[in-house]
Amino acid sequence: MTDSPADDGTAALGDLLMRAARTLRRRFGAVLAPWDLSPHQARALRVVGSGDGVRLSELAEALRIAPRSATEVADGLQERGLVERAADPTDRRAVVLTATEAGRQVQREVDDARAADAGELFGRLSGADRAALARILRSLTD
Amino acid sequence: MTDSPADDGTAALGDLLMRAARTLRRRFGAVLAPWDLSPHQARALRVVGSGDGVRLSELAEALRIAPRSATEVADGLQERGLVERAADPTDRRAVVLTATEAGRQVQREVDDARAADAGELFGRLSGADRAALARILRSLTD
DNA sequence: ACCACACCGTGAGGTAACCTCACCATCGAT
DNA sequence: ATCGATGGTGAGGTTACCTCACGGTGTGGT
Repeated sequence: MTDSPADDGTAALGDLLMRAARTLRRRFGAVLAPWDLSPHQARALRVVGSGDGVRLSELAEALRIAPRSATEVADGLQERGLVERAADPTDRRAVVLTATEAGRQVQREVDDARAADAGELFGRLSGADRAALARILRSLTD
Repeated sequence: MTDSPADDGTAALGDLLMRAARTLRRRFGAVLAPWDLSPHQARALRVVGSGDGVRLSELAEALRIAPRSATEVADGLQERGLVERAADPTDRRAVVLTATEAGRQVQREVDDARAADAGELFGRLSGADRAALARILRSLTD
């Protein structure tokens, strides 16, 4: 079992990390179901709600998708009345997105639900383990 | 910073975990590029290569996709000559997948490349941290 | 002042990876 | 022998991306 020169259990660590992330993603998706939002839409709403007056190109960059795709995400959010498009006063080419009151409300609710779910999932860890996990994960992504 | 009743850093932990998983997934995808395999195909090849004579329904379950979708994954692998379909001798309805010699070869190479990449990523952790990470992640997914 | 050029968002059209539904062959229990 | 359940797949749809092309707008060089 231990014949490869680099076999120190790191490959299994990758599997474990992926598995944990999948668990988290599935739970997050379930948490989002009552609002009929996709994870991506929730993330976009969060970006729009935190920054004030977010350009489509900025949204694309934050979501790591092509600018053209950001248009579609914005469309979906706008159809639900969660964000609004407005002309950028400083650049007539650009469009800025702002969260509507409903959008801010939904974002707050989703944030709370997500925090509650994360609390439930990570609550089974000891405080020391939570701290260790945070430190280790941070060092992995610099 | 600490105003919500459940604010023990668990929400941030979720973000960190997702972020680390995304890093890992991106690296994994890059590692797979030389073979022109999608992560899903690599996973399927692994399943077929480890078990011997894997039914499509078993593959679907292992990959957590619908049976119909397993057919397509198998098609892709078969087109590349990495797996073969054969009739199940014990059930004439069923089709079993077996890895070809080329498939086993590719699987070995991919496994090695992935292990090397995981070693590089997780190698920056101390042995104690690796052990702690493994233990904590395991306790998260039962 | 002009103009070439870069950049913004979006219409058009394409792709990959899923899905459900319907179908036929086969199995297993009655 | 029959009949409901199961295994794989054809047909067709959805979603979430992508690239390419285009019109409107800012900007730096001459």
